[in-house]
Amino acid sequence: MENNSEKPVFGDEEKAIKSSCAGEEKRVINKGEHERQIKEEDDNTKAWVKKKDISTAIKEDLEIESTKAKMGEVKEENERLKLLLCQIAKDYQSLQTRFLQKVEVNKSSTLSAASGHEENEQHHHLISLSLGRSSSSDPSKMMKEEKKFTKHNNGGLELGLECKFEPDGSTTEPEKNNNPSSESSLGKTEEEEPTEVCPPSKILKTMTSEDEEDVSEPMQLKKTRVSVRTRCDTPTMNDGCQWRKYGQKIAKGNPCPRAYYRCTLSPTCPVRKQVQRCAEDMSILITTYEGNHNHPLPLNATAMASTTSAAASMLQFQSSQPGLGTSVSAPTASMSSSSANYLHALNFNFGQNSRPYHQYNFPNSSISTCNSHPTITLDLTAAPPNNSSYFSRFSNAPRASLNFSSLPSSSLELLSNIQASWKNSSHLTFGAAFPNHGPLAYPGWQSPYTQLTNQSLSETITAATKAITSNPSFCSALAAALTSFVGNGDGKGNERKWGESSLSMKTAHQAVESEVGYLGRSSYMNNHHQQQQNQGSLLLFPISKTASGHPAENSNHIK
DNA sequence: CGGTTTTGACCTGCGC
DNA sequence: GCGCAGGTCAAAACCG
Repeated sequence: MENNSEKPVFGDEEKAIKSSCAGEEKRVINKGEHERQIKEEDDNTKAWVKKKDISTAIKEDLEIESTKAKMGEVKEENERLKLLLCQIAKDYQSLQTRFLQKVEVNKSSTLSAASGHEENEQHHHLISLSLGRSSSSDPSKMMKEEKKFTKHNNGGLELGLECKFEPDGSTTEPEKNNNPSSESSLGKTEEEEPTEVCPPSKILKTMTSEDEEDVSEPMQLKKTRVSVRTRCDTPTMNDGCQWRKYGQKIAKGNPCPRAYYRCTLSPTCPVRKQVQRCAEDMSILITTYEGNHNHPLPLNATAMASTTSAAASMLQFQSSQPGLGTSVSAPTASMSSSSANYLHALNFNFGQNSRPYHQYNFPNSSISTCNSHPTITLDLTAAPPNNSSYFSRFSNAPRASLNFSSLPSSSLELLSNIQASWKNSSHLTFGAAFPNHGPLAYPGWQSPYTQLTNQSLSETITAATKAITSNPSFCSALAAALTSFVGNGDGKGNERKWGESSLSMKTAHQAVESEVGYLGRSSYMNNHHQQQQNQGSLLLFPISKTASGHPAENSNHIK
């Protein structure tokens, strides 16, 4: 089989070559034919190339044609858009003209109301037009509005919210809002807080100040209330604020008198609270807050303020929803995710990485908007539903739903991870205390953080600590919340409870401080001071990383 | 003495 | 319009 050359596997050309090898004479005879064949092949190749050129040219022509067609379509669309834009510009100019005329006409008498409405109307149009090419007769104004829009469109929903909560169309605050953090929420946008001491309290503006309680403001926003149910033996719950009692009434259906308090931290503070014992269970104290503080708050007052503000925001959202506005009474944990997201954006503006809000906010709460006093009730007395609530592990009453709603999503996720780690760590227990009421959700009281031998847990906590401590507002909120809750007692006796509280706080503090050292000692010591002033009994041990400051030792000491 | 609490009077909104 | 209930006022009392 080596003589493959004899096999007829070759083409004509090869055959010719083979035959040319047959002999001289044959070779001479076939030479001309061979040349002819080569020439033919050459011609064939040329023809093929020519054919190819033609087909390519045809293809290109087709492409050009289709491109031309597309361009034609685009041109047509462009023309349509131009026409649309012209129409919009015309509309805008006519509206502006009408507005200016109206303003001039109403200048003397009904200036404020009319201009408010018209300005508001104009704002809407300006914002709409800012989406397109500037066709305004006042380009600078357009640019200004466009800036407003872009600034506040980061959160997605803020534009709409802005419209919602500016019924009088008065000064839109967005340009004050240069803080890109979570404080750049709607509440912050609208609130005119003099300082930055209490970011959480800026979450919502409902009745921020007397001035802002304009008659044009919807009644619902004025009357928004947040009711907090807690187990408390003291006449009032220590929420960190200073209150002055200005009245007391026997309310119908409850033998216990209702006390009326107003905030005395600022003479103009519009915040009121009502305190009443539950008729069914005298150990339950119902504290109802109304309004938002218009002044800086003590650190230990921020927790309740932020909680009530966020709850009020939720309530306002519920009330603003078609179909939910008249009567809603349901556990907020079952809020629709859209509601949750809305609220989320409304309050905290976390960005797109957010988790569903309802997973960790306001367990055991209910909403009632059936009267002129829409009220959201945060029940801190009963166990939360056995769901993904953040502190669902804390099985012992009282139940305090610390509101971490001002956390960035990263922190929330990390906290969630911590909780998961806790669940997997059998030797961890929780023991911060409400005085007289046993353990409250807080890590590490019986097991100091030094026992966190589990590597992943340690890493998680490290990461969480960093995330937490990188957020000053969370630090203060957490510290305040803990201080507030822990300091909630009668200030007499029950030394052990106080010690537990202090210990727990210290442990937590150490856990944080040891990692980053941000949650400064001063915060707690300030709280300590304030708590002592308020109650005269809260004991906070000096924070120390030495052995003498070891939580376990303190634990023994107290016991 | 200044701030807070008490308490009866007064105001206001709502339903009938 | 009337009565009721919730809410506020303000003078007196109280307290540190």
